[in-house]
Amino acid sequence: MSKTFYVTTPIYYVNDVPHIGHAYTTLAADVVARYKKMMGYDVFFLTGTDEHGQKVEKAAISAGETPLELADRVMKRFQALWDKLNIDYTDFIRTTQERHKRGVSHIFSKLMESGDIYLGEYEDWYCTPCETFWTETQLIDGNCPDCNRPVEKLKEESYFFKMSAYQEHLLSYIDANPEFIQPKSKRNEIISFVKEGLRDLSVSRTTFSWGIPVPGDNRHVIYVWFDALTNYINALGYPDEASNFGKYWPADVHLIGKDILRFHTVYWPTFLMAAGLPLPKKVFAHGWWTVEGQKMSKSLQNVVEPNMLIDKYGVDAVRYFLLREVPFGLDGDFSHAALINRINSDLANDLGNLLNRTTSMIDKYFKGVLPAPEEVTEIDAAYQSKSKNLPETVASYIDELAFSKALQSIWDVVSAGNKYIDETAPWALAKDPVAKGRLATVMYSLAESQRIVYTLLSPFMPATSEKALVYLGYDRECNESSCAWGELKAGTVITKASALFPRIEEEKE
RNA sequence: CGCGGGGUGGAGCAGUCUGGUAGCUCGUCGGGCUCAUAACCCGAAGGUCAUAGGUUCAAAUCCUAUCCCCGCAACCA
Repeated sequence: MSKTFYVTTPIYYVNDVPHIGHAYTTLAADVVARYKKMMGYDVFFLTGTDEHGQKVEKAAISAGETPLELADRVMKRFQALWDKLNIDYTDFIRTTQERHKRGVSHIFSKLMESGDIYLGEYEDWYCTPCETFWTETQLIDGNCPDCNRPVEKLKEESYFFKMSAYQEHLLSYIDANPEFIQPKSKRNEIISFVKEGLRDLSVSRTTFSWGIPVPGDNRHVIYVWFDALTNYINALGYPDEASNFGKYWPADVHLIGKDILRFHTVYWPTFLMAAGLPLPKKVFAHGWWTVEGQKMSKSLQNVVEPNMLIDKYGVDAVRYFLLREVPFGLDGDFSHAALINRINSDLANDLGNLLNRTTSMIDKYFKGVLPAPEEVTEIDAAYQSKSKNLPETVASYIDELAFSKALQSIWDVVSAGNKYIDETAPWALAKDPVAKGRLATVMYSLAESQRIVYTLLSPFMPATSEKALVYLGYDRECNESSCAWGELKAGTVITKASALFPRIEEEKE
């Protein structure tokens, strides 16, 4: 009966250790999930790991362990990072779990029965030393792009998915649902890609064995993307309609990196169409992070390790930075200087300092007890109405997944608070006994505005918000109604805040 | 002629779809204030909006050409 919301991250490949890119997607999902929860939705937030495939198999062999041992080890690193990043996921799926394998086999069999998956063969260039197939376009001067040795044409038996049959259907779906692929530029990219023509997709492999076997044909394992993508329904209990699958599917949004857009907006929807299942409502592809202006890569050894960042700067500063610095959907650059700058100017100077000024004045002028507001002048009303309008603004930006704009709009109110203090000059009011009522109105407005600010900020910076709300005497769980003006009652005990975000002094280069 | 994104004051970006005083953040400089984490508030300087043409009363915004940077090009998060 209650409104549901289903948000996912990709399942991360265990061949790679967690880096800032993984953290980014997961964080975005966490913020949406927390926000929707606060607004009364029944939220299901899924993340997990992709554990099959040739790369994992190879990496395990060279590390002298089984693929599952490797997966167990790396999977724990992801989970540990999510704990540290304060990620509040509902479920964590691993593609090696029974519930997942059961779902994959089921949908694969179903498509075999309907004729959407058939046995065929394809021809490609094979590099024997590397044991890898390459397409014509991948070859460099006709040689293997990895080892530069000659390749030979080889035929391989494979199961194919009739993706070509769903081309028009997919196009009309994209056309009828402008919100389906976001951001818009990516939508256009996919449309032109699909219009160029979809080929049938090879959905099985025989060159390695670490995967889910094709039902009834153990020589083949199911292609990793067919395997991986279905995690989104398997985690809910597919094919059982009475499970969470019936309750939460279709997903409200799949959050992904732009690199895997095609898998999520072409392959996945056509698989679902073939299976007769509804398509996800939205797929949002965010951009890439460069690091200090350079592409992040293992060979450059500049991969940003999120654990280190959190240790150094604090979890909420990192959460804030990632979502504030770059519009979601565009590429951005990570640098320590930019992060320190955000911490100092936005978090310390603007946000934290405002709380400090406010609580310290209430402490000094009203002995730490929040006074009741009296007559509201024009200047108070202007400040109050900015605060009152904020929840609606933030709501619409979060619906668009425009995190940086949501944060900006919150900061508009923070800045208005700092300006409000300057304009009302409470220190002058405090010297005049007649102005006591005026001072009360100002103090109340400041405290209440910030209570709303921290409420709306809580999905972004849960720990900081909680701390700030305790200082403001609002030690309660936030929900939709806590966004309303006037929730903070006169007589509430306000505690003088200590610095939420100490300034970071510029390290010399 | 492979596809896409981008080139806007010192730095990073918005604005371009739906032409009409070029905006934001940071930095710099000057002033104000003292409640506060030397933080806050106000003001100023600084831009031929990559280049060259064109359409228009009017172009960062539309059209054409050129230059430069960055991704992707099917099984790779």
